[in-house]
Amino acid sequence: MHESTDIFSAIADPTRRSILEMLADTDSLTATEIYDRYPVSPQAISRHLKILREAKLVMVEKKAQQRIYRINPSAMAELENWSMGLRKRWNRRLDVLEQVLDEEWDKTKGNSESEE
Amino acid sequence: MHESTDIFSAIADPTRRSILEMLADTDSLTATEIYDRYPVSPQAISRHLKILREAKLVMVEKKAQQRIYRINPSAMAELENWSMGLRKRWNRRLDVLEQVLDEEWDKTKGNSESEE
DNA sequence: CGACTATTTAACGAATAATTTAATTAACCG
DNA sequence: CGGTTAATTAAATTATTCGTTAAATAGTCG
Repeated sequence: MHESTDIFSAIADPTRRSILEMLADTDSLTATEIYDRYPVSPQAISRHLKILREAKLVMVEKKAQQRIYRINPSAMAELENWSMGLRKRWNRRLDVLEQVLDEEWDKTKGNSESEE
Repeated sequence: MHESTDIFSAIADPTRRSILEMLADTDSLTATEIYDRYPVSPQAISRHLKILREAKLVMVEKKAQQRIYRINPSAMAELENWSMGLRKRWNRRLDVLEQVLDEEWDKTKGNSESEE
């Protein structure tokens, strides 16, 4: 049973974010091409790639001994939705507040048609 | 000198995300109101709140001994922008690729006006 | 097959993060 | 002031994460 890392923990690490940014600008990269761009050991990067894979933030294609990595834009969208969702809920909340204030205003005018 | 936690590490923790979600639906909450909703000690939550504060994800207002917490929607936008930016770069990359293919197509037709 | 290439997994130490209990700060109220 | 309430910081502990070196897997090529 493969343990899946959540998307939020995955992007918490700056190296992993950097890999994602790199992949956003490059069609695809093999593991070694990624290794070469970082001062840490290939093994360390391999672990980062595993975490990104588990979070579905990247996808892999096998080609001979090589692993070709590609970003997964739909997973990026998921992250975007979380933050957007919070903002929207916050805004809706403000709308509701506004409505309540409007209703209060109506009541002071003796014009109360509002239902529970 | 106050150390500032980055937004990505801040939202990596599920308890902190939960607090943010709570605050997105509620105008504001005092520290104790937040404490009461979690099984961990108030001190643990207090530390989480500190991290959210440092990441500017929440804002605090003092009222007597109480600290009133509110979400900061503009900080949420920052996160949104990061993921959106990556998606856009990925899409732009696809556009560029398309353009290159178009140019190649032109060349095969002997119509090469493109500069390096 | 045996050597080589690409990449991952394993084992382990060091650094960092989360949680707990204890102590501290700060504002209120009689 | 002295006691109480609200919240934070400090110290200690445990858990998790990150990086390293060493070993393993898997595919290629002569």
